[in-house]
Formats: sequence, C-alpha cells, structure tokens
Amino acid sequence: MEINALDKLDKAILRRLQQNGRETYDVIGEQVGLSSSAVLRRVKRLEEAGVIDRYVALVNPEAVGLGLTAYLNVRLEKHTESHKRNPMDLFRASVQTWPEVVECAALTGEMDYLLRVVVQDMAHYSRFIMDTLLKHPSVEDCKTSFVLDRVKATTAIPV
Amino acid sequence: MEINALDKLDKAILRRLQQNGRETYDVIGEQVGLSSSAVLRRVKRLEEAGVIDRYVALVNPEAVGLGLTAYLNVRLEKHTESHKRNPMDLFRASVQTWPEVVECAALTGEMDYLLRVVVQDMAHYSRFIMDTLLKHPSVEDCKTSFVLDRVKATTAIPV
DNA sequence: AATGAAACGTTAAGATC
DNA sequence: GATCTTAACGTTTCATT
Repeated sequence: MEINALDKLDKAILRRLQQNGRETYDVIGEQVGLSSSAVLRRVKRLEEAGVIDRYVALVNPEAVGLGLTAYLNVRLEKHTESHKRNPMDLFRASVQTWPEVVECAALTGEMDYLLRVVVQDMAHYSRFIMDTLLKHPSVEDCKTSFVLDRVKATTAIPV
Repeated sequence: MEINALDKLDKAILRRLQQNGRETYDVIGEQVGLSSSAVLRRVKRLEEAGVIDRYVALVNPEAVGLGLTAYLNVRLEKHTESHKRNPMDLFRASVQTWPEVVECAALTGEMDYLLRVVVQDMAHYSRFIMDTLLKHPSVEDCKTSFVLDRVKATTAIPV
C-alpha cells in the first residue's frame, strides 16, 4: 500500500494501460523492455498500491443516443434548518443516485458545485433540471452551459 | 457499423463493462443470463459498432502525486490576424499537446472553453498558467476554480 | 439470426532459477 | 528479472432453436 516512487518502467506501463486497458503483458513487455511476468508483477503491485484504481470500458455517448452534454454550476442554500440534514451532505448523496450526473466537483470560489450531465436531448435535460435538480431541497440556483464540442476527453493522467 | 437499438442484454453487458472492463465473459454471462460465447459475440458487435470506444486503466491521481485539479474557463481573442491561423484552431491543437489538460470542451454562452487540469501542486499550476496558457497567442484571459472535492467521477454513462 | 456446448489457441498466473 | 509450466480465459466451430 506504500507509494514507493514509480520508476521509468512503471510509468511506461501506466501510460500504455491508460491508452489500452486490455493490452497484453506480452505486448507491454516488448514495448517497455521487460518479460511478461515482470510486467505482470509490476501491474499487480500498482493495483495493490491503489495506483491503478480499476479498468473500465468507455462507451461512446452518441452511439447510445446520449447526444447532449452540459456543465452545470449549482449553488446550494446556505442555511441549515436544525431539523434537517446539512444541505451539502444531502446534495452529495443525491448526486450519487442521479445517473445523468457523470461528474461532480466541489469548487473553490463561491462554494458551489460543478456538474457534468449527459442526457439524450433537450427534453430530457429540461426534465432533469425542472423535476429533479431544482426540486431538490438543498439547491438554491443553477446555471447551464451546453457543450458544443468535446475538444479533448481523456481518462489518462500525465504520469 | 449500424446502431440497431440496444436490447436489455446489450445494456446489461455495457453497464457491467463500464464498471469493470476486465470482467470475464463467463462472469458477465452468469449475471445477464447468457453463455460466454454469446456475450463475446455481443461485445464484438458493440466494439465494431463504435458503442464501446475502448478499454482503459484508470489511475488514481493522488497515488502518483497529482494532488491538484482545477477547472479553468478560458476566453480566446476574437480577432484573427490575416497572416495567422484562426485562434480557435490554434488553441485546440495546443490543448491536445498539453498533458496537464485532461478535459476540454467548447461551451455555449460566452463562446469560451472549459478545461480540467491535473497537476502536482500549486507551483506546477502557476507555471502552467503563466508560462504556457497565458503565453498562448490565442488566449485572451482565464479564470480558475480549484477542486476541493471530487464528489462524483464516473466514466460510466447511463445506458 | 442467435444461442449453448465443446474444442482449440492465447494469455494470465505461479513456480523455479 | 527471465524462463518454464499450468490454469484460466478468449475465441472459433458447430449443432440446435
């Protein structure tokens, strides 16, 4: 579980797996200059250390009819009514249950949240805003920006 | 290459692969009620149709010393000098080469860009802003919001 | 046209050096 | 870390519906 600094080989392996999570250890080994069993042992170590979180398939939203992406700035109500849960905790818990919300971060500045929402079309988006988000007791206000073009969307971080 | 609407089984398979891109076809089959060869055929079809884009390993940023994430709103200069490339194209091309920028979208509203930037610490962030982003000929101005907490960060879209 | 069962080839995983 | 062995998995084939 310790983070004993990654060497050049670990980084090379990570870069490859971040591009292709199913590349065989044989191919990785050829590229980085190791045998497949050496690659395997390093990968297992990286998994156990929590460096590799998990492996996923990436689905193309357009190909499944999810053509509209929006970023949403959400401002929560400041006041906590004593008999209710804290608005922040309530909001965070709800976000986990909304499948349209694929990304949510708490930001500095105006202590609000940035959400990325993926839906079929404008009708679905409206329904999400009107019937779900703005009806939520913790939400004070929100501001939408629609995505015109996904210029870059990588899951790879610069190791 | 055609998008012949996904049935219940396709969606169930996609949901599982979006959570674990290395789940064996045997296990997926047990869960969705198919044999492994039937699962394989469906997965290959989904890959060829472009529904499954690719498989990747997800790396934990903190575990590799990338502890600072920021969202950046970037406004480009409006004017194109006739002898230069269009500022928009120039900016988009540069974004592809900057490894710190893991996400970039063109947004409606003020025709600007939203960037997600992942770096080691504030020193690296400053250097990126001062030496790279603000020195870029297409960039007029930018505004930073730091991420306090990644409330939700999934690569799974709601199929 | 899609499935399940079984055979086959490839890859992962483990042992040894 | 490399080589060798075995167990697991992915892939193909084919009979069945």
